[in-house]
Amino acid sequence: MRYSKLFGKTSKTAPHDADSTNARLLVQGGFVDQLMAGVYTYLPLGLRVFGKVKDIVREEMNAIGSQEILMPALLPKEPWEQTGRWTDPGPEVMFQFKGRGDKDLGLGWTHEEIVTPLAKKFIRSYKDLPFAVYQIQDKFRNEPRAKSGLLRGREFSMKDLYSFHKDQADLDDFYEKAKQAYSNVYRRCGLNALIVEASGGAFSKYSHEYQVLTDHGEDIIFYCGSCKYAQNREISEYKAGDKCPKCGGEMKEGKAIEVGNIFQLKTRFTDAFDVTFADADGTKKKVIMGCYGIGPSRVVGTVVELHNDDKGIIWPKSLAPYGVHLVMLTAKDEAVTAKVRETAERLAGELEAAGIEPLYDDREDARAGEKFADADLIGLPLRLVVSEKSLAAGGTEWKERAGGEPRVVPLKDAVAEVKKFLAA
RNA sequence: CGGGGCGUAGCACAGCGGUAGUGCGCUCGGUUCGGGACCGAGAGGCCGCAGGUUCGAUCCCUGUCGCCCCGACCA
Repeated sequence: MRYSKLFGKTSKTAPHDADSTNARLLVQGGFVDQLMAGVYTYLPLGLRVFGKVKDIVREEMNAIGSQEILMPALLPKEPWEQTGRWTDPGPEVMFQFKGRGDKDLGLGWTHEEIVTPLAKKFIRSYKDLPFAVYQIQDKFRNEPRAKSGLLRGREFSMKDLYSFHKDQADLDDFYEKAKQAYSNVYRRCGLNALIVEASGGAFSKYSHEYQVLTDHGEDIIFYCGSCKYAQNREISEYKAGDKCPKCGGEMKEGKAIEVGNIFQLKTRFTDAFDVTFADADGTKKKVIMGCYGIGPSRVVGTVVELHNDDKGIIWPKSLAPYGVHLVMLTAKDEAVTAKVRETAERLAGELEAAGIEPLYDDREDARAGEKFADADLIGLPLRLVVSEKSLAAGGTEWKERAGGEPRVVPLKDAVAEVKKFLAA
């Protein structure tokens, strides 16, 4: 991608109302644009990051045998009346309005009311179980207060997975698989997420949250410094300094961002919609359910919140919109500039041919400082500079965003080294 | 929904009861060319919106809308 053609621009000044780190850096770097409180447009750079998160989520969800579907966001009132949630929590959470013919409609803030009747249509016998379906879709919630950039929006992306089982043992089995898949997602996104025992809110007595420790978090958890056992303060019977009930280590208190939540719904919704199956002995039994959520948009915000410095974002390789930021620097002498330009273009082409599309800063009118500042702000893992200086030194200047001294890599080795670096 | 802050050029901000300015960005010309350069010439504003006070309001008053923060709430 040529930087000169990239839609969206970086800004030298932070937005005046940039409160949270993630909002400031994502807006300043040209990743997102704010439309209103808690609602953002993804620009090309941001959309690529968002896509990488969703790809990781898909891979892990598919790996545990769940299948992707896509339910509507525009929903009728009836199934919500059946569970009582049209009025409680009702409009407190759900955007509700009227369509033609005075029909009551709402925007989806969760999809149990849709997926459960859907599943019912296809469940006859125990042979149809278990199965799990998920979707990645925007959810709408009438938040009392949207805040912190991508961390709490009114429209936000959610991967919601629903599993259907014939008995508790089967649900428990899948629940453990999902738990592991979730840990994989966060690890791959560069987040160190703790599995935290939590209240299931409206759903069930116990559930697990995935929490990432950071001072910018809005949840408070107690966790063991050694074995990572953790509980949300809302339900915790411990306090800082107590002994860990699992390993005897010391419990600590910390702020954290919740990046996911899994819980067992059991028969709450299959009761409401009377979802049953014929078991092997011919008797009719109730289907039981589990429910698992990850917010890809919140993951993006959390990653930025954790991985940055005073110059900008530092993307993990797995999420960076491009792997390499290739910078071409013009020289005093136009003949030298021509050589630099030609070399940079060739390197860009070679990288692309090797399956590594670079973000190529081809601007002719920008000076070195400006290009470097933009590269730091955008935060790709690797910066390669082709300039009069680098050519004189025998190649391209290699500098990793995460740190370390710059070095010169011969042009003939560059592509192979980049490949190795990005795969590491 | 309670409390607080802020709405002036694309962005960040200053300003003032007499119809608006700075920096960055943008356009044109020239010089520069490895950490956001410099010179010159330009373009760009319903001073959030509505009402009120006043001879006159971007400025004062009231209301309203929007954004941000704290709280309440919350996947």
